[in-house]
Amino acid sequence: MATQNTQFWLMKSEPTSYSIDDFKKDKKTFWEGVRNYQARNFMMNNMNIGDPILFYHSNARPSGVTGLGTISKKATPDLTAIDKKSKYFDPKATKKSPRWFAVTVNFQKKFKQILPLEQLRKEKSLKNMLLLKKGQRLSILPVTKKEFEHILKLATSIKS
DNA sequence: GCCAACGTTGGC
DNA sequence: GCCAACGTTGGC
Repeated sequence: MATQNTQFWLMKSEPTSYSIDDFKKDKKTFWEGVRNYQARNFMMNNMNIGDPILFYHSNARPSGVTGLGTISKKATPDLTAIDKKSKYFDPKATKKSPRWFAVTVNFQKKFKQILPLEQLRKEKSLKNMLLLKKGQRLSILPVTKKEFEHILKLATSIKS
């Protein structure tokens, strides 16, 4: 995946484990628990402070974009990987070689209404969006500036 | 709950 | 390094 200049992102979270309301309440969150190398590499190598993110609810009713955040801290070791009591424990991770890393994300905004996946699929200008690609399961995805701006426009045009 | 589409693991 | 088996993701 070409990621050289990517500056916009979409980050998925299942609302039953961490929702936009949790995010709003916490004001910022350490994006722990990612156990996929592609997603980890985005966080380690490509995410920079200030990058905007779309907060996305997956496995939800409905699934969709629910708000915005920004990267506030570059990736640091995800210590849940070496915590035996954590559900994210990974026996192959060690203190010296933590294996998993995560960024910190600041809360910015909760949309008045979720922007459902179904609506995103209807948008012609989003038809190439990675999120909408068949079989795409990555929990962290780069988003183009155009896609990001289009989604913002859709979200703000929803009447409350 | 189903299941397609992935990613990871481990035997060889 | 191959690849079958298994586990996970995530929409529906």
